[in-house]
Amino acid sequence: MKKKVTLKQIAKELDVSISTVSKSLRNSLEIGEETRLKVQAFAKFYNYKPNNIALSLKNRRTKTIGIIIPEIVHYFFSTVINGIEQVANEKGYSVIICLSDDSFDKEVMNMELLAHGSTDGFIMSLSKETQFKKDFHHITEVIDQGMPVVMFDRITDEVHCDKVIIDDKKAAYEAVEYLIKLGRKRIALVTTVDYVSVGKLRTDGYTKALLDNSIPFDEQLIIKIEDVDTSEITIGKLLEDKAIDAVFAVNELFAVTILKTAHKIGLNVPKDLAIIAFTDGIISKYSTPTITTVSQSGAKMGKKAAEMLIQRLESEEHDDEDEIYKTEIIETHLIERESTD
Amino acid sequence: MKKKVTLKQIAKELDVSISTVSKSLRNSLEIGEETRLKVQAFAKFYNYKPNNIALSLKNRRTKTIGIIIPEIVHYFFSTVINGIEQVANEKGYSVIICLSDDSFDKEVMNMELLAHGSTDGFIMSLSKETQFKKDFHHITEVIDQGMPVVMFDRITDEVHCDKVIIDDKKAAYEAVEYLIKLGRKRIALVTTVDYVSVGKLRTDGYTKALLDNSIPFDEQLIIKIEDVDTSEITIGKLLEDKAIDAVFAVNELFAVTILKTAHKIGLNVPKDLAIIAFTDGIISKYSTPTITTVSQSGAKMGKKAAEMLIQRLESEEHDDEDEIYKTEIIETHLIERESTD
DNA sequence: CTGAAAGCGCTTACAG
DNA sequence: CTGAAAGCGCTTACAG
Repeated sequence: MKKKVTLKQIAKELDVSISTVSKSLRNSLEIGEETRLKVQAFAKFYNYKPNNIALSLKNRRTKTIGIIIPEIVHYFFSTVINGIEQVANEKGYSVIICLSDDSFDKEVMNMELLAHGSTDGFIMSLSKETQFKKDFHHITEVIDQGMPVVMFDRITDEVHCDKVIIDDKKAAYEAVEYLIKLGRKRIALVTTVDYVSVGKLRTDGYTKALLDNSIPFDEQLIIKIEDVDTSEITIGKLLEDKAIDAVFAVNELFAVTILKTAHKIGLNVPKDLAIIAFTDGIISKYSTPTITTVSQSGAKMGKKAAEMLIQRLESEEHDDEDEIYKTEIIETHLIERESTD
Repeated sequence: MKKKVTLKQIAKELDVSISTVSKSLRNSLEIGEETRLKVQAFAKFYNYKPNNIALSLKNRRTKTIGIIIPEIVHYFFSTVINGIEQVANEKGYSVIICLSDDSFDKEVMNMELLAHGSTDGFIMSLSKETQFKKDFHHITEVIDQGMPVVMFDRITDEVHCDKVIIDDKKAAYEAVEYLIKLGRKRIALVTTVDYVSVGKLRTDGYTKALLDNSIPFDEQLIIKIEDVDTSEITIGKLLEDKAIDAVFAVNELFAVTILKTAHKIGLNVPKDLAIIAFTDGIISKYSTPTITTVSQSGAKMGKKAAEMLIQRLESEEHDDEDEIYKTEIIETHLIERESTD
């Protein structure tokens, strides 16, 4: 077991001072060429690499980004992480990931843990419980301490920081309008509980699309699902009793559940029932029939969020305190597949 | 902007020494009760939390686990991370995640980056390229330096460390035997290129099951896929020309592609063609028909790996140098769904 | 051209 | 009961 070598050891071995070693390795011209090369050769031989922790302490920056998301086993969030990781890596940052499991307490705990030295800033998407409680003290606190935060997807207006979202309302509007253009009249909405910010916005888009096209709005056609696994009955009732000819589902898990239920009942998709899902994921692409979706590029959101965060991180160095926060809107578009004709 | 408060500041404010503050906060009995309570109250008021980085440097342990995996947008790997994160959290560890993108160079770079102070140990699954090159110097180096490594799923015999796997050969054997019991005679295998360790083992299991049941082995029934997206033609040929009645696919993406191709050709699944996939993921559960799979619990693997790593981390503290590495085998079982009758 | 000193934020063995 | 000192591994302004 050969432990990692430190500056101190090199200095001792070569009988020079630690400062000299440090400077030589940083190629300082202060140091004579002979010494410099000698030190560099030695360091290379022993595969010296500076200790990140020591550097972090010294520089007061860790070059790591904290990511706090509700779930990782979720295609959308994985792609976001992918996007973040990609630009972070390019710019020499690492990412440290914490999951809130949609729990407020876990979100707070994780945030506090990371805020104390572990990361330079945060990229996060709010947990359901946080959105429900509307308690954001942990986030404002971190911002107050001078750490930048970028929120994406599940955000709140109550915190001032950079944000990356899609235009949920508009995207939902377009999806529903697309169904209307196909001649569908009785369009149901299958969505989440209301306090999830994006759920709310998508509902607004749905409603507006109906109104603008003078399709009667029927509250009974909106169903809110708390847990997919127990939703089959509710969905079954919707399909059987309400004589609907299209569904707009707020995520693809809902959509595929509707698809399978329709199948059982004997409805043909898309003939009897057209389906559009929000969030283009792996399920929609591989289900039978494949499902038309609103693409919501997680990778793009992640990249954008990382860029915004790093930009703020690096500009802060110049003590550039502009408190003008931006909200970036990522374009969505419809991916037409077999579940609509 | 109120910066985080440090021991030094508290000391100054309260006109005591830094040592006294530190000891008070750690509830040392060395310090008089009055001082102790005063310091604690003050610290609480200013929401003092020790700086993780400083602690890491001092203690020479970071309490974080480095995870290096090929891909995050992959149900199996997400569930593994979930499992790791869960036990890590319980035991007070954070996780820092790096993706290799199945590239050798990225794997090496990430490992070196993290090895220099950022983590106490690693949990990893090898990139394809690493398995192909059989170059593991970056891993042995880290181990030589005294950092424990736990490998899972895509492992190698050439590195001595703790490992968590499933019995790929046995699981494949059982899956194929299940098909045979159903009366299937011409069973194809759709697998990955050979250097992926698990692919090789699953092929072995497939072959053995055939032999043991005196089913003629036909090399033409094995196809190796490099890239799913361009595999439809190869799969189409297999289905049309080879008169097969069952397929064992080495992952669910292959399986669902087969399923869709069969559909197009007009084959009924499971009547004309039975399908079993390795790795139980979200696609198998939601496809139509649903796909029978070999469960390979990523969550369990992750949990186990984290337990093993942390156990080694904590026992090292007692300088307990037992070089007896273990390989844990996680049980698999068949989840019967609609793609087999 | 080289090195001693201070400092990042903490802990702890040792004096007093 | 309290504090000065050393040290974790580094960098850098300052002496010489």
